Amino acid sequence: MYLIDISNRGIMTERNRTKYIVLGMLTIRDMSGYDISKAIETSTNYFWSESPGQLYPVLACCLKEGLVRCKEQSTKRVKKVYSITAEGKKKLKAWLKKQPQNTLVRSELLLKLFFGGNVSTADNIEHIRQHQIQLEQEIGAYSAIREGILQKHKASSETKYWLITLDYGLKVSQAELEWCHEALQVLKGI
Amino acid sequence: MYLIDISNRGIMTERNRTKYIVLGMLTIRDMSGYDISKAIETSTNYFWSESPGQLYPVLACCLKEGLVRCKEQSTKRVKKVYSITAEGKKKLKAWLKKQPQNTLVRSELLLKLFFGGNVSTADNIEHIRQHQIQLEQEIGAYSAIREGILQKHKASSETKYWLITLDYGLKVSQAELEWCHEALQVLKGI
DNA sequence: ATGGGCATGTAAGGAGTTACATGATTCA
DNA sequence: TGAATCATGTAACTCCTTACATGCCCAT
Repeated sequence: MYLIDISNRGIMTERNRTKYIVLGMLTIRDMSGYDISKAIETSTNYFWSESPGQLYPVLACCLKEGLVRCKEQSTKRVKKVYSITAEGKKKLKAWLKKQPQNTLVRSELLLKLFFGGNVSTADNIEHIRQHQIQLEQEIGAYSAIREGILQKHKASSETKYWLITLDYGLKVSQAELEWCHEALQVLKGI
Repeated sequence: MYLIDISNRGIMTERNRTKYIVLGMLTIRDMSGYDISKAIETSTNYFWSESPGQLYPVLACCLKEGLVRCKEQSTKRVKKVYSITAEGKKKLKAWLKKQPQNTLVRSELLLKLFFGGNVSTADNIEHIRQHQIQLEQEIGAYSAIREGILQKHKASSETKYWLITLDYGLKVSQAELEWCHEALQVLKGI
C-alpha cells in the first residue's frame, strides 16, 4: 500500500527548484526563456545549472500557475518575453526565506582519486594536472565577471549578493588549486 | 526520426557511475550491498553519495555481467558477500584511467544568496550562519576520520589516496568557512 | 544564399530518490 | 520480548539531460 500524494504530480512539485531560478532571474529584468538560459550560463552555472529541456516546460508551468506573465505579442514576434507576477514574487520570497539544504556535489575526479591505488601514479597525476588547468581558467573567468559587474552595474543590493556568490567561487577554486599543488607533491613523493 | 542506440538500455549504460563505486569498494575488501552503502556514507559521501534504491539494482546487474561474484551461501545465510572478478577489475581500471568530467555542484545556499536582494539582510545572514555551523561540524568529522585512517591502517597506496581526497574536503571546507566570515562582514556592513 | 547564432520547444529515456515491504539478528 | 539495527530489495515517481525538430534573423 502506497500513501503518495497523487495531486502533486508533474514537474512543479515542492522539490523542483528550477521554477525558483526562473522566478529569481525575472526579478532582475524581463526575459525570454533563451535569455534566462544564457543568464544562468553566465552567472549561476558554477553552482546551479539548468538545461533548456528542463527550463522551457517549467516556464510554461509557471505561466499556467500565474507566477509569470507573457507580454502581448504580435503574430510576427517570435521571442516571448516574460515578467514575474505579484504571486510569483510572493512564492519566490517564501522560498528564499526557508533554510537551504540539499547541497549536492558529485566529483568524478575525487571518486577516481579515491580508488587511485588501482592504477598508476602517473594516471592520477595527469587527472590532477588537468583539473589544475581547468581551475586556472575558471578563476580567470570569475575575475573577469567580477570586473564586469563592478563596471557595468551600480552598487546595489542586487550586485552585493552577486559579488558574494562570485567570491565563493573564487575562494573555493583558489583552495582547490592549492590542494592540487599539495596533492601533486604527495604523489610525486616530495 | 530519432537515432538512439537502443542496445544501451537499462541501468548499466556508460554514464552510470554507480557501478564503478561498487567495483571500487570491492577492491578494498569483500562486502555486502549493505556494507558498500555504509562505506560510501562514511568515506565518499561528501563528494559522492548513493541511495540503496540505486545500489542494489546496480549490484545485481554487475553480478549478471560477471563484474562481481557472490560467495556461495548456505540457506541460513542472509548476508550476501560480493567480491570483484578479474573482468570487474579490468573495467574499473579502464574507467579510472579515463579523464574525469561532469563535476556537478548544486548549492541551494548559493542560489538563494544570489537572489538575496529580494529578502531581508537578516534572512541571508541566518542562512550563512547555519552553513557556518554545519561546516564546523564537517571539519571536525573529517579530522576525526583522518586520525582514524592514520591509526587503524598501515600507510599504503590505498590510504595515501584516501588521505588526498579527505584533504580536499578539509581544504575546501576551510575555505568555505573563511568565505562565510567575509560574507557576513559584507552583509553586516563592516 | 547560406551558415551560424537566436529562439522555442518535444520525445525518450537514464539517473536517482523516496517510500515502502520484508525478515533476520542483536542486545538491553 | 521488544526495539534497534542489519540486510535486501521493489515500485513509483521526479529530476534532468540528450538529442533531436523547427524556423527566424542577420552578417558575409
